[in-house]
Amino acid sequence: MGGTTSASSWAEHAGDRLAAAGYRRGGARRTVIELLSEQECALSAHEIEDALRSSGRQVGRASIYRILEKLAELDLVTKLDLGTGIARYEIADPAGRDHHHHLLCDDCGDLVPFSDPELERVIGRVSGRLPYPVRGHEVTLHGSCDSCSHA
Amino acid sequence: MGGTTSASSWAEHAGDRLAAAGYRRGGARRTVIELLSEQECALSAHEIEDALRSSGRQVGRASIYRILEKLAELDLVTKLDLGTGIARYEIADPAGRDHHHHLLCDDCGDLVPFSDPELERVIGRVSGRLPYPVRGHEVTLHGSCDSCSHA
DNA sequence: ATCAGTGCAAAACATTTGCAGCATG
DNA sequence: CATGCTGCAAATGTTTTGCACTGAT
Repeated sequence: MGGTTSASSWAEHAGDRLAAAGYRRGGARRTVIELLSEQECALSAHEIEDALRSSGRQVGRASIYRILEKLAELDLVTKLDLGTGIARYEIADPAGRDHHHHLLCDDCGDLVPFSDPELERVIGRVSGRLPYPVRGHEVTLHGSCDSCSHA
Repeated sequence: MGGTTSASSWAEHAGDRLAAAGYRRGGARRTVIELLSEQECALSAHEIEDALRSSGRQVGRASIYRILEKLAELDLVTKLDLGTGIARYEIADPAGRDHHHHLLCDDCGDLVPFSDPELERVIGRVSGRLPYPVRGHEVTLHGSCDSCSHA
């Protein structure tokens, strides 16, 4: 699956998109975008804050939320609420290359990404039958990971 | 789709299940179960509180949360967090008769239920390929309802 | 130099928990 | 009549907002 190449191009794309929409891209905003572009799967606001602090690029909590909100508004990131009460965010790939869904361990919160072309096809077909246009979708599978089910 | 019949049988089933698990079914608990059994789609804790107050059967907020938690624990209701930061709850049909998913209007929170047998089939197939057993799933489609998109 | 962006602290929000009294089985 | 259930109020944890200051363009 697309690694560093598509990730860093996402960071560029995000910066360009912000500039095109009349926003600035410096400071904390660039920092958060860079962190997100390095991730393979969704992160919570708190995890983002901790990761940035660890890497020496501390950003205020409120700024993180504001930045994520703006990125979600521009469809550059996807906000996920998988039933844990904590929102997670991950980069949205406009070309759909890295489009995927999640298997969540209900006990420990562990997240496993997966993708399936037929699933996408069926969702597309179903979407066409609904009363108003569908802009996006999420599929969340629930289970207990090996560590938790062996406990 | 199963209307009053399966709904009222769910209320009975829920009561029996509680009793079998050693819990009592009177008072607030019965009230919440009755309200849930009358719904066609998911309700938030706040909506449940308001609905009960309107119908003259007021139940404390904490009790509502505790009851919903217990019902979810017994797999009698499903807890949904569709990305709004507010959890919603709906009855879980053990036979799968009323199994459905949701189209959510991201602007006003309007919820439209839908179901599709092929979607279920594909999800079942995908589930078999994942690293640990899948106990359940949710599909959420996002869009803007007619009222919101015309605004 | 200007105005958006940022950080801090306090507010708002849904949800959870502690405890005293009440009602179910 | 004993134990679990309920309601209230306070606590918790996440997310949002107000305001003064900083920094990108």
